[in-house]
Amino acid sequence: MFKALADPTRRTILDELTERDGQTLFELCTRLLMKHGIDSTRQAISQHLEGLEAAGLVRVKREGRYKFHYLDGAPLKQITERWPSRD
Amino acid sequence: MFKALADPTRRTILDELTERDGQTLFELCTRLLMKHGIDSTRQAISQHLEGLEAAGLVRVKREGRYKFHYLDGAPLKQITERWPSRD
DNA sequence: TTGACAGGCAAGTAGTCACTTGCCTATGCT
DNA sequence: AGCATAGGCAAGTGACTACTTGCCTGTCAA
Repeated sequence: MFKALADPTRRTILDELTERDGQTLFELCTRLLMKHGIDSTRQAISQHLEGLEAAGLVRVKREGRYKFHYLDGAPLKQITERWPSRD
Repeated sequence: MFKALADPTRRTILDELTERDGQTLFELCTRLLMKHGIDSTRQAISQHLEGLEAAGLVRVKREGRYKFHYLDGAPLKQITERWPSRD
């Protein structure tokens, strides 16, 4: 999961899903290009989504020929739990 | 900072500093070897500490020929703030 | 059924990263 | 002064990773 967060493009994908959950691959591609200037191939984004899915940060729902991607921020909690700030 | 968290050794260093704050380089080296079986060179650990320091996760205090390393978990908070879980 | 659309598989490549090796600086003890 | 200790600098290497290219599969509408 930490490796998944290491890449700026993947973090931007999470940002996009935060703003608009349940996007498809093509939808993400166009929005990443339009709003964030990320000019990557569809396969690149697809591979990033695979990584995010493997990290448990993105959940997927198939419907016909569409595949919707949903953000799951739950795994992020273990970060602040692992290294609690002594205030 | 996310890249700093991507490496298992660096995360273990943070664990070590969580358990015992203010360790020196050599102290960290021996404890990483003893308790976690991390058999890396001093330079490797030193470079990891540089990365953690650059990420703002570790603060440093020099005293004579010793250099003490302190954990700073504050930057971690922006993670859960950036992608809040909609419960 | 044919073509357009959404997505997947797999190999190759360039760049990055972790780690080592070798040498150097600085502080403290005797 | 002399030596051991604590740490730093820098170049080289092997592995990993992000990205591309090319082709293939599955779904829906006309």
